[in-house]
Amino acid sequence: MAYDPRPVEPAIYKRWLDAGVFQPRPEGEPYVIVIPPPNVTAVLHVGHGLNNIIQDVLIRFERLRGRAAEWLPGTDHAGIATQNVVEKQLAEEGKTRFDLGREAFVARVWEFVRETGDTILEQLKIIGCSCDWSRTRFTLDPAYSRSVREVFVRLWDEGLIYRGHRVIHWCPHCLTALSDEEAEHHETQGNLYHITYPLEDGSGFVTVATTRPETMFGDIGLVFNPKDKRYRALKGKRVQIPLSGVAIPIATDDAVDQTFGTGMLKVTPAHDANDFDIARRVWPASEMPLVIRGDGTLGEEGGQEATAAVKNKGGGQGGRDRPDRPTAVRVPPEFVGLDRFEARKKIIERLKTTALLEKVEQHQHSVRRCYRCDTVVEPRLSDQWFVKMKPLAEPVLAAFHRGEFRIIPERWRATFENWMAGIRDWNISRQLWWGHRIPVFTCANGHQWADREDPRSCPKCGATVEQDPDVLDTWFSSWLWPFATFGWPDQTPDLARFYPGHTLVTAPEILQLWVSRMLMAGYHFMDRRLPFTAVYLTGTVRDTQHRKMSKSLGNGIDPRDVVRLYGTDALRWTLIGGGSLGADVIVDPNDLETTFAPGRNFANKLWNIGQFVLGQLPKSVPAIDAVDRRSLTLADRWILSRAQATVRDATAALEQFRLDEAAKRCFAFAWNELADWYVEAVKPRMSDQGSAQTPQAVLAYCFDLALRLLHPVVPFITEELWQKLPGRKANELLAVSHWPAPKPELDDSRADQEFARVKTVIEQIRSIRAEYRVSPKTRLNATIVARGNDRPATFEGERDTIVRLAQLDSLALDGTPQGVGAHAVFGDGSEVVVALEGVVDLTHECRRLSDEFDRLEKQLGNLAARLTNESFVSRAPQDVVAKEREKEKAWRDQRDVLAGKLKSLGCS
RNA sequence: GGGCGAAUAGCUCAGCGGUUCAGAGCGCCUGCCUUACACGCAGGAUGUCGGGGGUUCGAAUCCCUCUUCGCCCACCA
Repeated sequence: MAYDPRPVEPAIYKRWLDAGVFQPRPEGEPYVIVIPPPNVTAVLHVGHGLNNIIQDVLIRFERLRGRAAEWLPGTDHAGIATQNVVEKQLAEEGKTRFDLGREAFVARVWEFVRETGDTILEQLKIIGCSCDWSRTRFTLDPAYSRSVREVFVRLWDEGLIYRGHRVIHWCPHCLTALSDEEAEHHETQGNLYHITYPLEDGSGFVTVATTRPETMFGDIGLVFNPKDKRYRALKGKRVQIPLSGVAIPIATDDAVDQTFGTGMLKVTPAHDANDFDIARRVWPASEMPLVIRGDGTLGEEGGQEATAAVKNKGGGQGGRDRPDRPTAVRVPPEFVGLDRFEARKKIIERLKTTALLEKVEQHQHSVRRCYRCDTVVEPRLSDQWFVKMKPLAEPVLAAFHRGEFRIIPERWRATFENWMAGIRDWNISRQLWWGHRIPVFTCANGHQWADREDPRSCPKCGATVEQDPDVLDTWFSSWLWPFATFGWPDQTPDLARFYPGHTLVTAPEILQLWVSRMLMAGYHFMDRRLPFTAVYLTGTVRDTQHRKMSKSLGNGIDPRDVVRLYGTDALRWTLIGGGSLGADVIVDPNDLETTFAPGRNFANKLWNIGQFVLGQLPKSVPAIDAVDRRSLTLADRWILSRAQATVRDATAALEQFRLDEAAKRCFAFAWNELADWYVEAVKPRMSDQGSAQTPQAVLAYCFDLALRLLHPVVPFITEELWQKLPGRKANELLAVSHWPAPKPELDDSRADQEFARVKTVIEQIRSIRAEYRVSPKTRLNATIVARGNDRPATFEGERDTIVRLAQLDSLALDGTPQGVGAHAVFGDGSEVVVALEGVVDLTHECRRLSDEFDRLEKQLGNLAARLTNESFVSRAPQDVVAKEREKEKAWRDQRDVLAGKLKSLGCS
């Protein structure tokens, strides 16, 4: 009967919840992971699943090892992203957020967020996550908001927050500023337009190359490199901006690259960060006209030409409190109100008709887009709140170099270091409604301060106060996650116990956005204690075209669908086994069967091993330590030895975050070693009352061990089976049991070798049977001729195993094979001969043996060449040489035996 | 423009400082419903380890280079 996970998994999860095993034990050394809080924008897909399952494997592993495991769950309010989703919903109803007003809109978002938030947490449960649900947090919880505000005020008091007037990334769709990290680079095929500016004195023309002609009305001058001889005569002259006729000066600046375009650069300080810097150097007194409004249309902000839509949307927030209004109208009326890309087209058309467009070249360049809505970001001069980052970053970088935390895989080190070393100030204000309101207050008399409480009046002059309308960047709350979740700034018992934490598991794309900032916040606010010691950056789940799994691409897989079809354990198995350390996992959304069948198959196998084991074990089974060692057979000693190796390998792999390796090793133990060989070998002993005790104890021990080792990866089926093993106390749960320790007294390298020989004999006989197409029902007679290190006694102990698994009638040990047979040589020239009177075709047998002989001869030739090579013998490590010598001897013996065989059979 | 990663069986990937290392799972072929399992058992086939060069006694594994793909960073007007 096939295993059906559907009834099992929910029941098991409920048992864990009821028993409270996900809450950290009251005693013991803590092990803490804080979840990267999923955005409440949408339900999870399998890509998110990978991160969380990895965390669950680690937390379950440490929980089994006896640590007080705390995995803190929660969700992120995800400012822009969430506001976007709700605004989209409103748009479908034909409304905008301005129709609702701030308060009603925020209420509406809360409604949405409660729903998706719950679904997300539900999904985490379905994929088996053993989070401490009693400590679930949300970044907009009142307590959490208090932490955010505290941090803001402290940074303000320390002088690390300032109002900056500069060119920032503005999203015309989201109508907010973005940080550098939120404006993503995209390589784009664009055009380089060569535009001719007439000299004011009519003495000629100057050509300028630009990718963004629509910004030209905001030009305040042209600059060229002072070393550029071509333009020397133009310095100090003036040109007219085409189509508007506004006259602007020509000057020089070192920043201009002579080789790019025409070597003449138009300076648009309000719409280009680079131009802004140049303008401040070259024309410090000049105004910096904004010619593209907040909503992406051309025109002066707030001017009479502003469209109704812009007025409605309050698109002017970005430049709110600095009157950098140009005195003259710069944008010609025919372009006012046009979207910037429309305007670009129209400007180019008009330039063509006025013969002021010299040429258009194709030009590949990088365009920044909003990381939330993919709209091309508009660089825009504006006033925003910034955090000075250098003082925060420097000590963390130093701590990194001191080894206070590590990044896994190591290849991300450089990315982290480069970013931290070149860090720029962080724009934290967003012109949104959904988020933490910025706690900056300004009174009617211009006093300005940050406050922990909302003031009624100005503490200095008593005047009325107004709070900054903007909200904080969503990451300004997430960066406090490792300690705000535990109650900071209060010195709570939780904070004392669970900070600092240990491992952070997340996606590499938020290394800068989130991870580095958490490190900085931790160091700065938590007394120089970093929030974790290891950052494990996982791979990404992608489809077969290597595209990131995402809702918008339609290649997202809902984990709930996989669970319904194959079970949670199967899902986890595939994701954990599918990618090695930090590597991407490729899954095919169109072929879930191929993707998840291996996990399902393995769970089924485990289940059936369980059925067998449980069918064999009496109510009470002695512990392995209580078994008389003298009663152990070779097979017993072998599997016990393999078990020890498995414990060591699996533990080491998990400690190094090699989850796939741990899973594969345990798989091999359970399936290939325990099920394929030990269970098969041990069957007859189990039914014999007199001898059953020892194999029962061994079987119980090994199966229990396998379940424990596999539990972190496939927690449900292992718990279910473990519950059924003999000797379970009431309410005992595998999830909070203990991780196996290796028992060195059960290591047995001799058993490893000897049982390997037994397996070889069986495999050779099976192979011969298949080769000669002998029906499995036909019992055969075989003889082993032991030579070299092999002793008949080795096989004597497992004679019955060989007879049964090779489907023999009789097995002679160390006899002389009679009659016609098929031969196989192994070990140090030992032989197994299968009597096949009437079946063996002499020519066929000769070919088999001579093929084998040739193969050996060739290998031996290579080996001999190596061993007679003086430099190899002298330069290679001694133990390597010794091993090669041993190998050579064994092969030579095999070859000699084969040669004898060929001769005696009369093969040519 | 800078940096990083990947390229190994039909597919998805292991191979973690070098000499039975050419592997796993899925797929494929042959034979089996052998009293836990056909989501299974047994036996097989399949790769000049992306191209080229180098270091070495020896390279899928180290170095250089090229090609293809992907990712990250960057004030390329």
